[in-house]
Amino acid sequence: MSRSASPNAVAGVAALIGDPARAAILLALMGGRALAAGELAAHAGVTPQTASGHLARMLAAGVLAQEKQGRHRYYRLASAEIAETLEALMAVAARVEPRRRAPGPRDAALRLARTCYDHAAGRLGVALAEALAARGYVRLADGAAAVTEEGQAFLAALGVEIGAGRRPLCRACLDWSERRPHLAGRLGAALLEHALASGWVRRAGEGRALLLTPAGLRELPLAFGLPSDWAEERP
Amino acid sequence: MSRSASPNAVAGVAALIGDPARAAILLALMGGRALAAGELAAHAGVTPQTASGHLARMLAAGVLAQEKQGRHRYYRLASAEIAETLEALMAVAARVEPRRRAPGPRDAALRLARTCYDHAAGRLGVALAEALAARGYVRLADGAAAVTEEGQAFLAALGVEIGAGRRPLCRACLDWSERRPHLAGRLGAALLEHALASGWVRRAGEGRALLLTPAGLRELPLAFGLPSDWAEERP
DNA sequence: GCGATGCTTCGGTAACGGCCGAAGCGCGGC
DNA sequence: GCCGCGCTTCGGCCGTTACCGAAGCATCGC
Repeated sequence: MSRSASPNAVAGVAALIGDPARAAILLALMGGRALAAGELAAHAGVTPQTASGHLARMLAAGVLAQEKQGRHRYYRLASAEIAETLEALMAVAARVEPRRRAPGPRDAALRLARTCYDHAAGRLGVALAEALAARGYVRLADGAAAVTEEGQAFLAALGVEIGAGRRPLCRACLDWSERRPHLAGRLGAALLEHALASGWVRRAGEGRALLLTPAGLRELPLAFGLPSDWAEERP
Repeated sequence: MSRSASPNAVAGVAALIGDPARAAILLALMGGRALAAGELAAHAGVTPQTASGHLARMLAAGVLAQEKQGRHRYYRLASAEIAETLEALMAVAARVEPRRRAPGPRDAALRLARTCYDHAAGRLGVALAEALAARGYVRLADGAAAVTEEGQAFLAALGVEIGAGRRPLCRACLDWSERRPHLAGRLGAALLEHALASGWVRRAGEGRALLLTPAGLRELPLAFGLPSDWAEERP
């Protein structure tokens, strides 16, 4: 009865994710951008009215947020916690399902670089985190607030603008494919935004994949001191 | 169709957690110990035969592991990933449900110290992680393998024996109540085991709560250099 | 051996929830 | 103003599944 973190609440959230159509919607929103109800219906493979019901439920539960714009309604994940939960579920699901050998080009691209809600993940995200830590600009050990003074100066010189807000400045988010941490929080979001603005990476379509541009391949290692083999696959 | 990390697999795992009875079972197993089928049925508030069905499904899905012992069958979480996913879901659920103000003594104890599957969490887990990082024994920035050489020596001198295995040596696991990272992985498990063996903490009943003993209150700060106010609640 | 205990399998019931067709709002365009 | 489009609400159908009672296997104690 006086259970600490009620099983029912956990079950409620999990059940919300536990429907194929809703899971497809949530995964589509992992790209970090808000999508219109109709697009999400197409992603999930259901009719608009069915999707509308799902969206209303997830909105009421606080899992999604809504933005009205003209006759469109755009939905996005309500918080970074939701995105983290989805990544954790993906890690379990990848282990659980035998994962028939089909690591197509799309999968390879995702392992190299992708968005995790609003920050960069994949080998790119991991390499950035490790390079910044190695140079003493970031200390993940401190937990929530972990950019050093040198890091502040470095990022400012680079032109990375970190927004204000309630969210933690810097957090470690465990990677689904790499199983090593990458940078999340406001810093993670700012780094992704800077990389996009600098033309180092581009979003590939509406999914989560990020495309590394020639400029990025050239300038990213210089800017952040990435090792020369950062883009290469590991065992 | 060729979606990267199939929505269906994610939905399948989430749906497994998304039933009140199964969620209760999984949360009961977050204590890290294996429990018998009958105990789990009682925890979930269902009859043994109903629980048996749930357990069989989760076993087949690879979410639970089973150990037969005489006429008892003990179940435990199959992997640390499952535990992480549950913690993430709890974080979301805590945000989502208005959380009526009832932080009873039990809740306070959980925030102070609890097990997270097989390692220590709560303020104790966070304080340990930060103290070890501050003294240069652990560097979370490196990701998976993050105990420094000094740390190896320190832990060996202390008598903490880190087991072998496939699991990462050291990982950061984000805390549900503190929202700061604590140590997981083989190191986290070894630290908890050492604290239990030293009589610094005791398991409270079958739940996840850990009781700090007088010896622990005295010796833990000395052994790990915890700050004097580590046990106090923060805003 | 025998009965008791712990767990599982089987069968039937009941309820929850996803799905779509049709109809109802709200906004934008001509 | 009218029509078209996007999204939502309503009503009914149907599949899935959680649940329990009863029976079937194992294992332990006597």
